[in-house]
Amino acid sequence: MTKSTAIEPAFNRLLQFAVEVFAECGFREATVREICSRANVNVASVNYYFRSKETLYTQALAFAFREANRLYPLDAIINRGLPPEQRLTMFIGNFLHKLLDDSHLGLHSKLIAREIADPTKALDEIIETAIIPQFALLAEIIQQILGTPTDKVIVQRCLLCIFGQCLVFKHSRSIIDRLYPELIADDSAIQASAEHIAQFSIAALSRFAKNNKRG
Amino acid sequence: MTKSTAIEPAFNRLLQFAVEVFAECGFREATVREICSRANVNVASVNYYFRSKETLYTQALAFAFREANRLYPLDAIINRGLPPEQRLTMFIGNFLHKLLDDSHLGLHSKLIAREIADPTKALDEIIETAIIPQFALLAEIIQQILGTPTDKVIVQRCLLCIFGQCLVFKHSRSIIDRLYPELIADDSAIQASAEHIAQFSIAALSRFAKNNKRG
DNA sequence: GCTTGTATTAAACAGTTGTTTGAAATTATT
DNA sequence: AATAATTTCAAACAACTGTTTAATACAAGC
Repeated sequence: MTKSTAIEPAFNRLLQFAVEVFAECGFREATVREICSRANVNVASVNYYFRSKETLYTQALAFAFREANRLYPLDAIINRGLPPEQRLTMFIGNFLHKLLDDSHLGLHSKLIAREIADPTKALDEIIETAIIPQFALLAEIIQQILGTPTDKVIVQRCLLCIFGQCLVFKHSRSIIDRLYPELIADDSAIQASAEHIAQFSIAALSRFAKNNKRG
Repeated sequence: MTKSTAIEPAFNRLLQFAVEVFAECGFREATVREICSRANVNVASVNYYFRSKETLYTQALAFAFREANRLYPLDAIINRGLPPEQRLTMFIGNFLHKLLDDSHLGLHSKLIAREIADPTKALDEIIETAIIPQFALLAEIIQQILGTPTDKVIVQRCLLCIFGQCLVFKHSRSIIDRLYPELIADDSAIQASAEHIAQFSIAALSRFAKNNKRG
């Protein structure tokens, strides 16, 4: 044991700090040397354990998703026994906390948001394994609120509306920090923002539901 | 005249292709050599005309905003004579077309979206000169729909909801392209998406307006 | 026609990048 | 204890980066 920090093996430490640095800097601007420096391992370790910077990135991304689902599981929301409005509120709260939890997941979700905004080859697998299931769950809830089977395109547009209202807190974080910092000041503020999005969306959806019955 | 493409002077060509390359690659991944190659000028020209890569980026960003406002002016929406619902619909349509117009502005808005998602030093000036005025206009329209003077925080949250519903089409373009390409297939599809966001938002806002009167 | 100031060029610079190397250290196996 | 396999290391590599240089080409002014 040559390193004082070597409680975790080098492989795991690399993965962990890769998430950190890739999230802060993006794939290209992140340097192998910076990751290794923080992980307290030699520069050559990346190529020894991961073959290349690119596969390290891919594995870091997968790791980030695993952590996100571990810390913020969707289990409770999948329960179809609950009223759909409550499930939607829970879904949005879960999503927003996932996005804005700086203490645990901030870096993970930032890494993911980065990949969505500026995709690499790794995106396709992520869409398959992580995004499609989440979208399916949200689509099911929306369909339930809208009532009688609705045009698929309308469900998709509503889904994007809700998705966008949450994601803006991550993607436009720089603007919110400067103009409306009180909206995300602490956990209770985030919770209030989440509830606002839920109320906003439920109000819109139930209006659509009415039109749906009439038409 | 040593260059065949030198209808525009070198300075302007640099600015134009800087927008293109910075939008495609981001600030760091974009190379001065690539910009100069496309602009058909010598590598040294960037430092000759702009002192550094960084000031070229700043100027390219300002140029992108000027072009966006030139091609999609907000003039008609500022008119306070129109009903606020109509103004909101126009605002959203304007914004979404700005974001998704691949033929003219796609690169400009991508550059701007990039700067928001991953800010450099240039962001602060952009917020002052471009974002705050646009937010003020949208806030005014929202306030008008909500009726009797509303809590400022609620207006801000509604503003972010609408902003986010539009911006998701840019930031999550990679996902939409793969999962729901028909939503942005052509101009009429974009228009339909814009109208959906407007209806969704107006439905939510008018529900809030009711609660506002009662409370 | 000469001078002055601007524009353009090829070449080089100094720094950083991901990756490779081959030896040394460590651990596991017999 | 001796051998084999794995892990770690400092050093170097080749490629690429933004920037500078100093020489050249060009136009305008007198």
